[in-house]
This record gives sequence, structure tokens and C-alpha cells, in this order.
Amino acid sequence: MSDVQPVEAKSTRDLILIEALHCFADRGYEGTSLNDIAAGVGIKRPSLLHHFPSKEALYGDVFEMLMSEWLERLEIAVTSPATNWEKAELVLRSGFDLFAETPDYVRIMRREALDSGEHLGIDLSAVIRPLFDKAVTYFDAQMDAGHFRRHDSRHLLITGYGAILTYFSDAPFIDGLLDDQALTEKNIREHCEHIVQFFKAALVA
Amino acid sequence: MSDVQPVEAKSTRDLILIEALHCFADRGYEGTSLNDIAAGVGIKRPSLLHHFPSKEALYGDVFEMLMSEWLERLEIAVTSPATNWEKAELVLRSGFDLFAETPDYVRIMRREALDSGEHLGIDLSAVIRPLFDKAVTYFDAQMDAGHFRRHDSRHLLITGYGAILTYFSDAPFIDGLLDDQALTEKNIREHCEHIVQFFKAALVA
DNA sequence: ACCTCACTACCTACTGGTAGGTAGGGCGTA
DNA sequence: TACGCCCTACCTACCAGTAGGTAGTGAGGT
Repeated sequence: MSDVQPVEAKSTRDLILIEALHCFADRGYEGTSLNDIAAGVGIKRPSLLHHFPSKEALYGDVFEMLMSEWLERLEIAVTSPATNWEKAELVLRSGFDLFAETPDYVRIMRREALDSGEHLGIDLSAVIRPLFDKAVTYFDAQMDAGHFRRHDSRHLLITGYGAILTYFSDAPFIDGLLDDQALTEKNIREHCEHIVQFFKAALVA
Repeated sequence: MSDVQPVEAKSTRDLILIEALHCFADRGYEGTSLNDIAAGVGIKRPSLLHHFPSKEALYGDVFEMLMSEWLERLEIAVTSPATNWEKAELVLRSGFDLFAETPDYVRIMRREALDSGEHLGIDLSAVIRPLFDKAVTYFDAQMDAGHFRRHDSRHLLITGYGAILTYFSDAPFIDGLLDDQALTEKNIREHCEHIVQFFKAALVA
């Protein structure tokens, strides 16, 4: 993960980005003040505004960092040479691992989806669309070929997105349901296996 | 739905609750000001504070309204006399209908899960636990009896919760994926049928 | 007379953002 | 070496605007 590195080799700008990521994920855009972020870095607000022109710009940069990392990693999984169920499982596991390693990203993403991109100039779903369409095409082909049980591919993908994302975004709530920390190594692996088996049961006869 | 009624028969207090529900769902706790709510009702902020002692108290009352309505309706579904897959399908459809009719509740719930109950004294998952445990017991029994394919019931329920809730909470984002309004009558019904068929495929052999 | 509900006017605390100043490093020139 | 010069990165002090909340007033209904 990008915030565990050589140590102390980071610029102030990067430290601000990392702290901002954490604060925005934790308390949302409105719930986070520039003072909070600056204090977390150990500087004053005006110094922070020396590195970023405004709160919105900082948020935008945080989000750009998020999207570029996610898209890069998902692209790798989606364009892999695996086939049939193996490919679906690979993408499922890749997405799961990705979310597991970047829980702060997940929470920001979820908040952004709730606020329908209010703080961003960009249209979130437009960025995801190419990958989404590619996945729809893939699933449709698999179903046409009789490898997967017939479902509506678009709704199927949305269901998968919701099922996986929720485990990480709502982790504190799920803690209370499991009587255990949802984000321990063990529980994450268990939930991943459950998701994979569940989708396999639903898709392959 | 509770905000479409006889018309004008509501007390100012109820009007405030309804407007607050909508604002909190739309922009979150921090993103909503008492002025916004008061203006929506057509009064000034101090008048609003005559009916509720503080913003937190108002939010708490909104949430109490939400929980009592949800629990009541889920209780009806869970204690129904149906059996086997019919019962699971009934609960699934009840939950889906419930969310479809109260999308503002869904978004507040999701925000609260993200904020891990920061604005509430109550522990959200503790309220849900009795229903959750009852459902776990039911699924375990069905699997033991061989009626359902074997899955981890707790993870299964969490997956179902995430899959259903997300469709409503992230509706604006999903709009962009579907090139259509996610919350139209038609699309909601389609997604409900998809969820039911998907779970059926995964659970019954 | 009293109570309910709304109002105006005000408070303090804090927001994002700006103005202006300073300490110190790197660098070309004498 | 020593000087002036610019730049980056930080600071304190301040701005206007808005937040939640309070005090006190007045109209209408009982």
C-alpha cells in the first residue's frame, strides 16, 4: 500500500494527500476541516493552502490518486488471459483484494456515490463505464455460450459491486453483527471465499 | 409512503421531521444546516429549535422514526408462516420493497454505517442483531435440512444486505452505469427479480 | 392570565481563504 | 569568501461568512 513506504522519504505534499485521504474517508468532505488535515500533518492551515489552492482542489487530487490506482489494478485483472469461470473468479478476487488493501478509498468512493459527485467536477460512473461495458460484454458472451447460467449482466455486476464494496464500507456496522472485527485478515479471507463460492453457485450449474 | 398523506394534517413537528429526513439523506449530517431544514418547512431556525432542543436531538428522532418503521415491517416478514425458499424469497422481497419505498431512509442508514454511529448514542448493529440472529438460525436450519446449498449464513446475510441496499443508496451512480434512472418502477422491479433469481440460483440446487 | 409558536436580534465558535512577513537554502557574481 | 537575490515552506493575524444555540418579544387561542 502506498502509505507504508521507505519511511520519511515523503514530501509535505504527499503527507497532506495521505492525511486528507484518511480524514475524508473517516468523516466525509463536509465533516473534515482543513485545520484537521493540517494538524494531522503537523503544519498550519495556511501552509497547507500553499500546496493546494483550495479544499476542493485537494479533494479532487485525493480522488484522482484513488481512481488512477483502482483503474490500473482493475485493468490488469480484466485484461488477463484467463477464461470462463476462472476469469470471473480472478476479477472477483482482484476487486476484493484491491478493496481490502485500500479501505479508505472504498469509504470515500461510497460517500461520493451517496453525494452523487457533488464535490467533484467529474462524472464518476463515466470513468467506470468502459470497464463496466467490457465486463457486461464478457458475461453476456459466457451466458450465450452456455458457460454461465442466464442472468441480466448489468444487474449482476451491480449486485457484485454492492456485495463486495459494502463489506468494507460498512465494516464498523458489520463488526457489530459478527461480534468480531470485520477487517481482520481471517474475516476478510472468509468473506472473500464466501463471495466467490456464492457467485460460483449462482453462475455455474 | 409517509410523506404523501391526507395533506396539511401534519403538525409543524412532523413537517420538520420529514424535511430533516430528506436533508440528512441528501447531504448528510454535517452537510445539512438547521437553516436548510427550517427554510424547507417555511420557518426560521429558532422556531425549529423550539420543537427540538438541538440538531443532534433532531437527528436522533429522525433515526428513531426510521428504525421503528423498518423493524416493524421486517418483523412482519420474518415472522411470516412461509417455509423453505418461499420464506427466504418473501423476506428478500419485503426488504427490497421496504427500501424501494423509503430511499431516504436507505441513504441515511448508509451514511450512519459509514460514520460508525458517530452522531447517534445508539449502537446501530445492536438494534438489528435480534433480527439478524433469527435469520442466521433460519438459514442454518435450512442448510442442515438440505433445503439450501451450504454457505456461511452470516456472510450470506451480509452479502444480501449489501447487494440490496447498494442499489438504492448508490442510485445516482448506478444511473450512469445503466444509462437510465435506477429508481424507475421498471428498473426497480427488474433488479428485484434479478436479486431473487440470483439468490435462488445460489441457494437451491 | 397563560401557553404555544413564531419572530428578530444577538452570541460564540469555527469555516475556507487571504495578506503579509520571515527563516533558510541554492546560486551567480564580485 | 561574501554579497545580494530569489525561491520554497512555513508562520501569525486577519477577513467575511456561516454554524448551532440563546434571549427576549409579540400575536392568537384557550
